[in-house]
Amino acid sequence: MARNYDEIKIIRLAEGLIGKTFGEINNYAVKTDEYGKGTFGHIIESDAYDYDINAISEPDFADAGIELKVTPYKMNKNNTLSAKERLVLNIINYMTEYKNEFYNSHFWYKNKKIQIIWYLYEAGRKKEDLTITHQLLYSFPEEDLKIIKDDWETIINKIKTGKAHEISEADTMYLGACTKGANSSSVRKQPFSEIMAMQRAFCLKTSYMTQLVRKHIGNYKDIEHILNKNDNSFIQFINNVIDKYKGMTQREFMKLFNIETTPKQLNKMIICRMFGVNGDLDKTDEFLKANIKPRTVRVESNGRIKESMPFPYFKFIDILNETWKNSSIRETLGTTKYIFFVFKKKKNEYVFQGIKLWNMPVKVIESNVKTMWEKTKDVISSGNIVKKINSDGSRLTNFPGMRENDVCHVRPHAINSEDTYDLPVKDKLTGLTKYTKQCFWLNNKYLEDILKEYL
DNA sequence: GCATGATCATGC
DNA sequence: GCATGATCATGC
Repeated sequence: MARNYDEIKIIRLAEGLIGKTFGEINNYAVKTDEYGKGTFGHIIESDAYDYDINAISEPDFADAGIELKVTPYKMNKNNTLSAKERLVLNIINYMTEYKNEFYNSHFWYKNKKIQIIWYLYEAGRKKEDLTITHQLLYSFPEEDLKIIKDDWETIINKIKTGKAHEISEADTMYLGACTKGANSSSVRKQPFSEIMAMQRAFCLKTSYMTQLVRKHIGNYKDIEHILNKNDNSFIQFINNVIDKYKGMTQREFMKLFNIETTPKQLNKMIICRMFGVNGDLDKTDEFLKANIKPRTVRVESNGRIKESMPFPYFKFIDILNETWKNSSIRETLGTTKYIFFVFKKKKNEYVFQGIKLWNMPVKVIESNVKTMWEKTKDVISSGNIVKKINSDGSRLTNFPGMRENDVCHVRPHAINSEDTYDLPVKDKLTGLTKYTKQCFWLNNKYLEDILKEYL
């Protein structure tokens, strides 16, 4: 570990790295193929700061109480910036961390101040040619720290209730618990259950890091905030808003919020107004950082939810290029929290009932979702898309349907049937080389199961 | 009534 | 023009 570094010296060194490539920083002749995960950090640690690579549990600069992190960001096609990855922090010691309070936790000891060094990731470029562009000595803003503290407690509670093996990164808002280890056999003991749990580390979610990148590096537009300084917790804030509006009908909302039209997404407009947001609720600072997706759900008067719910759609080619482990749907469901706003029909009017914060349990992702994804990949790669052409011209496909999976299925999601993506393998029955855009859907029955207290 | 195909509407 | 949330339409 590095001694004799004070804050000023650390920042000076960090500033000195800006504009340099990893190749330039590295004094040793490290060959490209030796660059692996974590290697960038190691090069910075060992060369720029001249100290030994360590996996010791003190902060990297123990005297100054500063942890060093090297992390990539990327430019998107639409010219916005995003973090390329979550920022992985210390490994969670299930056997000891639960004994602590937040402010004497190992997490806080190690990460209360982080010297972040950002480099621009560019696909296809040699790793030693990637350039460091920005640095920031980061301490958590007070309003974020409240949420991070809640997140830490959520994770600790799972350990205390013997559920360390059920932790998901989507359980929490900003501070996540991501898997860490070579593979799924990297497991550890937990104190209140015999079941071995996946090794996990605290992390700042990709969504949180993306907002930090946008604020610090660029493209930051004024983003709306919903929390006030005196709000104590995210959940409490949301619950206060919900309590205020529970039981109101659509008509009452329209009057209250001066909504004059009744568009398809009326309920969505209503929930944005509830939070006093002009734009979209999911584009607010807090929702973006926590990767929370608001969704409205209509429950019919008979207690049924008629409609299934779409996820972002996929490109056929992308699915073929993925493995399950690095698939976009696994990543999305593993990191996204949903907040369902339930409207139930009573006497011909939809009445706001309340919300449910939800994320998909890891077990379900690794069973039902995996099965669906595998079948989808199989259908695409074999070119067996169309099963039958109906008399009205519509086409029945072999994509996994609702009948065969209790959780999710694949269905069209497009402007119309002419709205297509390229097929990597042409369809055997029709010879088509492109097909109507499809996406993954949550079954309406599964939604009913999630929201059963509202039916 | 359900499963599946198809489409609408908005915002960036 | 496209991504995305939301909903409609219809045949069995």
